Amino acid sequence: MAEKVTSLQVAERAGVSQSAVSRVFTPGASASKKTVEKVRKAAEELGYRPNVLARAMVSGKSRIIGLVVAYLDNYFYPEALEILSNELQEKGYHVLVFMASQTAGNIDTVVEEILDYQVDGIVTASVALSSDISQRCQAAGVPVVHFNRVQEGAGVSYVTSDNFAGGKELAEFLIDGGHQRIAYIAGWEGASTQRDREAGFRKGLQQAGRDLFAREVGNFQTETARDAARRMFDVPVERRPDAVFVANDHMAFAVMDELRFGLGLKVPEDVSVVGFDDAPPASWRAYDLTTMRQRANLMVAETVDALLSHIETPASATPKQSAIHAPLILRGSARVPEGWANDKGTT
Amino acid sequence: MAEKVTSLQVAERAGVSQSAVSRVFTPGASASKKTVEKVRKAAEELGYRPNVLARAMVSGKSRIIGLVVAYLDNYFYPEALEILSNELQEKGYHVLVFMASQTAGNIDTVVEEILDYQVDGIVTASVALSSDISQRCQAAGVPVVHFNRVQEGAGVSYVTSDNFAGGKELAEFLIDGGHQRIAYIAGWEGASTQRDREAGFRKGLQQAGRDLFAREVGNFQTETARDAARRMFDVPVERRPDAVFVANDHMAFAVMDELRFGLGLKVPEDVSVVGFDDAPPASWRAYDLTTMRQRANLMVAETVDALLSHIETPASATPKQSAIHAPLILRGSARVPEGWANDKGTT
DNA sequence: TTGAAAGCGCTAACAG
DNA sequence: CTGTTAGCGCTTTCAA
Repeated sequence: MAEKVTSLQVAERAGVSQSAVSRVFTPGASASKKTVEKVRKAAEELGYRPNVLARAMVSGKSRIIGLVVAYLDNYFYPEALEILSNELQEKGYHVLVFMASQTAGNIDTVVEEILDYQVDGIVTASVALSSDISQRCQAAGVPVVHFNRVQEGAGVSYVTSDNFAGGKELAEFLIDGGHQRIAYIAGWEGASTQRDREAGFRKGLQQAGRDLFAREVGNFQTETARDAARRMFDVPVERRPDAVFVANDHMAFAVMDELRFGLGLKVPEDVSVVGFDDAPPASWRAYDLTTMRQRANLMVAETVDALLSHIETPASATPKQSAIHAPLILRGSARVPEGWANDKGTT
Repeated sequence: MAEKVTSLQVAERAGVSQSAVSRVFTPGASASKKTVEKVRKAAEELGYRPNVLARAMVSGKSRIIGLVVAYLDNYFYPEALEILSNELQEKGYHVLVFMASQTAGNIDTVVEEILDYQVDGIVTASVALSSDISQRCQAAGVPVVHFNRVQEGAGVSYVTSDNFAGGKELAEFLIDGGHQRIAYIAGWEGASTQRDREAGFRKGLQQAGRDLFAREVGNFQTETARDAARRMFDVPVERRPDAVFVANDHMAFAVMDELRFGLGLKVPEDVSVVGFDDAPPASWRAYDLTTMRQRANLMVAETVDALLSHIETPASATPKQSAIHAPLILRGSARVPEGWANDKGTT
């Protein structure tokens, strides 16, 4: 069997030095046409391919991006992961996955492990880093960008939707729809997405002289959200909200199920439900959820941008903090007021 | 800023040789209590952690597992990925993701790229390898295990559900339920899962002296499945199936939506629908899909097992080919015949 | 443009 | 048990 073919073997076969071979396979290097030809031929015959790890050792660039993610059952994340991986692959990078589920302190451990791989950059999704560990990355010269989370601190890069504006628009939409008892089911209170969406939502209500009619916490989890819905809606009709903003789609699905099948309510006739993310199932007709679209492709593009500019031009790179506009996607889970239409032609 | 701390620096500070430091951080190595202590202390103070890449170079073990996956929108895969990553992480390995979506020949390219990283093993999901590339892995001494796909060829490892038995049980279940016009919506015909599920299903029908009433191809894709459903069900009532097995849950969701919202049919009153995978949304009440559960945790455990035994004992390791029993999960999308009950207490 | 030589940070014999 | 000595496969000066 073939086993590893080294550049030295290729060199011998091509009748050139080992460094010549290296040059041929190094993007910005110089070699005569003749050499290139000989080397390529020999390499082909031997089935030679450069060892990325060896290259990483000497060049200091591993072309590996570490991804820290806590869960994949919010289907916004698999979607983003797929796009991210594809995009990076195109630029010659690859994604090393680190699940940060389990324990709490666990996540610091995980980042240490990432660093051990000499990754060129880190993107975090659905998790927050301790400032301690953030500094460790900084010290190691490894850029970090937070995906879908605002992270405090100087020099931190992150990419999110404009959650505040999104929450606000949702409030206006619901008010315009003639809803009188508008409620909110919150996500995990430690998350910036939760915080900003709620703040925006409250702001929108307040501007119309309204207040939240009810509020429960769903923690971004299916079961907890279901319980929240029950507490909120299993009450006498006069205390029952006629509209609810659920902080993300993942919870909204569970809430809709509970409303319809647990409590026998009709959506949107009895209650309007709106979510946030536009996770793929939101467009499934069983849910047909009106929601704010987080544009995964745009968000990922910005993330990759920020990452690569830090990696490839560490000097001039400045921390990037973007909040991408999230368009409202009108579907059937909420009454649509006169004069509202989709921002763009969409499902 | 700290920058890289090397074992040499630790050695100097601890007053020992560099190799002593290495030993302290190498699992199966020997060092006196005193040395260990001194080294650990120095390392701690300096914030030293071994460079995995350098270790990989000399040891030949990168502790990286390459994962090739084509898509993540069948939600069985994110679930599996999460489990896989967690399980490997526990054993000191990590997952490097390679999306093999785009082009067709693309997948060979992708595997080449994987090999460049000197991965210790490869798991493929939702893709097939050309025998060419399979051999290249073999030659490179990199074990491959196919997840959720049977792959022909000697010495190939794979882990699947018992798709044939599952298909067969579904046929029996539907027949027992008194269904008269039983149809099938196929997945991508190149997939072993598709092939085996259909074969089993047909076998079950045949044993009862029955035949498929209708068949369409959904290709494992949402839109295609929806079209298939329309072709199959948008017909005069006497030509309309009263039960359909959709080759996987991902398609089944689209089919159910089309039946209910596109054609105004009732599930299961007008049509019973069953799927395969028990992807998480199958238990969402909007679908409440009767399906065969692919036990992701078991499948992953077997995969990891096979992989690690090949990596850690290349000599004694024999190709593992397992077909794990898939239990029938009874829910509300299909009439339940007398005498049928869930294999296990489940949702 | 090319080859020789010096490492990247680490593990693994090999003596002691 | 410990230090010394070779490299792993590659990129990168440095002279030629």
